[in-house]
Amino acid sequence: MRWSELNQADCPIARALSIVGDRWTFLILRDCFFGLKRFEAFQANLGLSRTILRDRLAHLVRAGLLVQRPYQIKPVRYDYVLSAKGRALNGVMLMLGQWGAAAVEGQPETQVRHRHQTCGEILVPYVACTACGEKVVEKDVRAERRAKVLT
Amino acid sequence: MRWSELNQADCPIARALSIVGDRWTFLILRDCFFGLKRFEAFQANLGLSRTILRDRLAHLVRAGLLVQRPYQIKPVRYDYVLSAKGRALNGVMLMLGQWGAAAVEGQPETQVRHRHQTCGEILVPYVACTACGEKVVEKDVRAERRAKVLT
DNA sequence: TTTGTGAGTTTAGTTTATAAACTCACTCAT
DNA sequence: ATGAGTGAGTTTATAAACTAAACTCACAAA
Repeated sequence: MRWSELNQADCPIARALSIVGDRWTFLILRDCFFGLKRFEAFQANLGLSRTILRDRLAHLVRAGLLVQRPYQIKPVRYDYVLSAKGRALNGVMLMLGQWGAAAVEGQPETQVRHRHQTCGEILVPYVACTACGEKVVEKDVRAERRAKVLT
Repeated sequence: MRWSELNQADCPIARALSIVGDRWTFLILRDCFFGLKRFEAFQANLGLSRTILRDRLAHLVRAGLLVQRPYQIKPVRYDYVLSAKGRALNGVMLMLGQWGAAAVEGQPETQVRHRHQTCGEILVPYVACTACGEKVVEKDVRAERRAKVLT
């Protein structure tokens, strides 16, 4: 499995990673959720090389997660904002943050929290099942391959 | 921000990515959730170089997401199984798969599904708020930095 | 004795990422 | 209109990461 073929995988996780699975893309998207829009802002905040930032932004635009919007003409300057497809990653972000706060040991506590506006509380996210509404725990999940099921 | 400093970030997402944010680690973990345990199995399934696989497995063991268990002696051979910390990534996996199935266009449909054993239905996962139990949508989430709130 | 298994290592070569300086097309203050 | 500033993007030399393929080591089984 080469990285260039990963988008053809029949596993949805592999597909997702073909877009957001490299070292910087997810952090760029996090910054987008945080409200950053401009090249210089990403570069200053993340400290990645400009070359890579340029590549990753172009990639995210091609993949349809970010949209370029001109905020000035002469010269044309674009900012990068999340599309609906990009915003759909919100759940992944929340769960990843939830996990990350707990998973890294030997460091001071993290300082970023999320507040759920509808109830006013600090957001502690969990994954639930659309069909039954129950909290999903790992032991209750079984992966299935369609082909096997249909044969 | 260097990758080596990312685990010190005060953002929980950055912390998470310091462990699972590179090109292969997440795919290795996906295979673990799928039930793979052995070096050769990962290598055959993912097709990554053995050198990198070795590095990533060692990294995951050091980070406490995988546990090495000897499955034979003479010579000692280990398999790699998810720890509680590793299994805690299940929610991220599910949400990422959910997103990935929809996000990549121009390819045949993905063939991997998850079934929720407790209700028997195909699992369509969503993120909910522990405090109010409601489904969380992006516009209702606000990031906060603790320092700012406390000042 | 030979063949096989399985995790891991080595090596040489390719690909990808980095840092820092530079370009280009402007704006704005003097 | 001159000179400093802004902001996205490019170039280039260098460094780090990754790959493929062959090899090692310790055994088991035929």
